[in-house]
Amino acid sequence: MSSRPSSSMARSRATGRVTLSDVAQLAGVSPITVSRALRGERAVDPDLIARVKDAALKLGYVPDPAARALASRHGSHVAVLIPMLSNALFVDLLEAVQRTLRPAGYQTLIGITHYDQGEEEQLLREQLQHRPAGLLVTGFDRNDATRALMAGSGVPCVHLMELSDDASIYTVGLSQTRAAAALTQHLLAQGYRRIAFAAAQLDPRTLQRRDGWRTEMAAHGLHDTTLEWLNPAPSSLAVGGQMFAQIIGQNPPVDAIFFCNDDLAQGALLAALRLGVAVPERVAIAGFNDLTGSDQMLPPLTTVRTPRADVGTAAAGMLLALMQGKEPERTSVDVGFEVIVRGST
Amino acid sequence: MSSRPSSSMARSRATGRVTLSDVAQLAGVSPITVSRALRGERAVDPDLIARVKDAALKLGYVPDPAARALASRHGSHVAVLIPMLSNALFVDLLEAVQRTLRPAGYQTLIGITHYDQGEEEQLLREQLQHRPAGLLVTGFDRNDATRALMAGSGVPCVHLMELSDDASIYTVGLSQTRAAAALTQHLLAQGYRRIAFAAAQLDPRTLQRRDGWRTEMAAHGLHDTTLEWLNPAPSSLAVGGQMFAQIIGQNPPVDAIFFCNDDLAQGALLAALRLGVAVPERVAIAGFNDLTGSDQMLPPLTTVRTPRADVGTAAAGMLLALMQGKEPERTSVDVGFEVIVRGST
DNA sequence: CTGAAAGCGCTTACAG
DNA sequence: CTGAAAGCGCTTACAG
Repeated sequence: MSSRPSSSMARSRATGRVTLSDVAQLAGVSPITVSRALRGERAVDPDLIARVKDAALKLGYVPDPAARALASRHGSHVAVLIPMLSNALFVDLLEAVQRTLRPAGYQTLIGITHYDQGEEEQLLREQLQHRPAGLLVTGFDRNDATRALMAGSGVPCVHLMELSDDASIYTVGLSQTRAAAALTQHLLAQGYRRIAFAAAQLDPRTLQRRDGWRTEMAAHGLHDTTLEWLNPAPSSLAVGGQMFAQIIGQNPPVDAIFFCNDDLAQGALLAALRLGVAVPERVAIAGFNDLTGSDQMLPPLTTVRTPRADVGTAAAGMLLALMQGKEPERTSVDVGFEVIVRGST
Repeated sequence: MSSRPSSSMARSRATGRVTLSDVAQLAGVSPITVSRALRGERAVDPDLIARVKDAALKLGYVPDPAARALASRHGSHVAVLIPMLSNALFVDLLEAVQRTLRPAGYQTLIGITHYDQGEEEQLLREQLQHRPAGLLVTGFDRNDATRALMAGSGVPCVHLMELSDDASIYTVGLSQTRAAAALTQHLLAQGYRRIAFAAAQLDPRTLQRRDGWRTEMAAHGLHDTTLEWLNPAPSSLAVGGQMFAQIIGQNPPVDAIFFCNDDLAQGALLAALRLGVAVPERVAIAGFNDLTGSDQMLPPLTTVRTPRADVGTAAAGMLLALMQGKEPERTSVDVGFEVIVRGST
């Protein structure tokens, strides 16, 4: 199909692929000019660009990512480090990231850290060997080795899900603390006083939510350490159910429970049905993140909507700018949050 | 840190990276020998292998994937095409795949098709430009262009989730038809007679389940097209709730509903609570896949457990063999299934 | 069992 | 604004 006029016949290792030289020959220019014209680099005559693009189209030329990576010293992919795909939050985030990055010609390489700093370090080490063009990582909490790898690599990086005052760090997210405080305020405004905070996994963002709840409770003179329920197990419906059963037995009784994630709260709601505990009459229940199904529960779950798709889109956009050597307008983008009041409170 | 003794000083484009030549120099052999020793290729003196490995370790040598890809004409990554990450089934599958592939030195490139053949074709086209070492695709249902791309690429490929008699196709999965038939048999054995089948998304595997249900019902003279509820919308708790409300209003009444996926069944269970419909007394409900939360429902959901982690592990293992040029023992691996009887039937 | 040569298909740096 | 030369760091063929 594609005649390869430039290569000799002897000892051919040709792949049958249409190369830059083929395009150059057809367009009557040098390979470098083709390279520059196609990448839209400065300083190429408009007429030549047109001729080159025409030739490329005619031959069906597609650049070889491996050759490009070897010569330019970075690949055409972005490495993304997230804690867990079983948390639907990160699935939504990832979708948005890919939707922005793919049209721009970047592949996405996903690494799952399982909330483990050692695994994160190991994954980053592997990813960096592949010389990604950019990096997306979750939050700021990681070990020094990982931090050093990131800094030493020189790869542009945007952080996900949190906010930072440090202008040397690029990040897109929301204030987990303020969001939790807002939800707590809602509960207080409804008249609840003994509001428990129940969390699993205990990752940094979960603890930030705890802080938001705690500060708000303390401000009203209602904080009490026996209201704090911290379970290091991974978050799930089942764990939420177990925690609910424990908390509901407490004396003096709590009148509301703020779960750090919707899956826990959904499990609690189901446990309440099972145990015959009236929600919100006997105890109000609230969650966080507004995950799938929360609006379907009985009663529907009050929660905080965190716009993770916006996080993905904005972070990918910011990274795109950085990879092009541009400076983004702002280093820290706040996507906000929204308290969603439903029947469970 | 790493002195680069082999490179000249002028016009250096060196990356500071430790290269094959550095290792060769330290070990006192040629670069080719280092390459062969490290990859474990045939015909290298054991003493040399030891010396080379030693030198590589000392220098902290890591092969450059881009250079390797360019020279060998295929990358060190595997492309995986799955329909959707919001279906927890595929999250579990992916985890298992990565757990097998990563230790073997392969990165995983994920493409999400959204159950769309055009998107799948487009994704595969992009993936193939990156010359993956292997390919993992979901099921057999795709357009001719995609099929041609796969065949023409020469990239080893294993199919996921289904079974095939065609010995030229590698696949790991289970019989969706038999699994659905088994669940239907369970319902029949419990005395249910008007058993509805309710499905969303309507992807190939869903329709295979429909066929299994239909055949079983027909064999008992109980099939009736009014029992078939097919909704092309994406599967979700909310859609399950809607479908339940429709089906429960039907006359003559159905006494059981087999939902093609657990999320629909969970939504139905919640809707039943909301509407005050007794499960399983008024109507039994069953799902498929045994997803997270199904055991937490009220009542707990009867379903079919599909061992998707086994699918991921076995498929990745088979692909690993193929990528090494070996022929796997079997071309079609059946991981089986298990009917899980809980309170909802 | 080992190696010198060539080449994979691009881009960087230097000139003009 | 354009190009000839060199090189990115490996592996594939071909010899011995």
